[in-house]
Amino acid sequence: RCRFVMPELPEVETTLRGIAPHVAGRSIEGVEIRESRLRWPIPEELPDALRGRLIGQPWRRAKYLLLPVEGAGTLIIHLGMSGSLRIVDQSLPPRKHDHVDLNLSSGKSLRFHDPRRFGCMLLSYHPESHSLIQSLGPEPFDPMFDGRYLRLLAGQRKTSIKSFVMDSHVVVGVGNIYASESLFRAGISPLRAAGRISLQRYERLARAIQDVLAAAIQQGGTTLRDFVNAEGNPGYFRQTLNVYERAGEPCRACQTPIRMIRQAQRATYWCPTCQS
DNA sequence: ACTGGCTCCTGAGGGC
DNA sequence: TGCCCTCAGGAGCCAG
Repeated sequence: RCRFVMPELPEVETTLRGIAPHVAGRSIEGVEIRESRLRWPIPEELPDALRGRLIGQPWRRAKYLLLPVEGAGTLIIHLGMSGSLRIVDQSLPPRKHDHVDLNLSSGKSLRFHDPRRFGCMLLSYHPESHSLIQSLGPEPFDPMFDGRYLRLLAGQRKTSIKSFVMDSHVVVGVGNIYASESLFRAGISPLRAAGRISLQRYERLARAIQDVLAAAIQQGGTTLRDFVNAEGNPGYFRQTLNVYERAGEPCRACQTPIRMIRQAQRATYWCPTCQS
């Protein structure tokens, strides 16, 4: 039942590492926009603004990819839920849903592909204070992200812990897959109210989030070569998942059938024995 | 200050 | 085989 490569944080990080050496220090010779209707329209002035400019070192904030372009600000790219970026030869004909090409001085193109068009491509001179970026919570690997931070922020909130950790104002980069996986690893029921979880359990959860994401990033990292070279294969290697999309299958720890519930219109998978 | 619900979009999958 | 219907999902946004 494999649909798209859903770009969670590890996929975005893998994308960043994959494209960085191909774009940093190159200049943009031209921009081809075949479809500008993304989540927000691609600014019409984007091609003129970028043409002939040098790309700096790309970076990432949450699931946003940020490409500094000398003298033109920073390109803010989000992959939505079906987006991908590839380095391709400029002669490679675009496929359906290949919406944008940044043609590079190397003869390659940075090609943006996004069937669902939930992604975006915007330009900002001050990306850190852009409305999409400035109110984001800490990165999961930021030293300030720990159990005490989560406990403090949770206060008396009644929202479920699943929704809480997926809230990008709380912590960024915990998407649907890794929310379920982290809660399983921490032994916490996804139904529990965020305000009714102990500091000790939050410490477990913070570590679980970091461990799960780090493992996934590491696995993505092992396929970087595939990522760059493959034809349409973004090199997604999902780590061994304990609960996600395993409804009805036995828990790897206790054999209890994994359950699927819906929380805030999103599927949650969990083990009712291991998680409470 | 919170919280839940809506929205964008396409392709997959099921029913017939 | 083909058509129609339903549904998932990231995350910003808004109403209550």
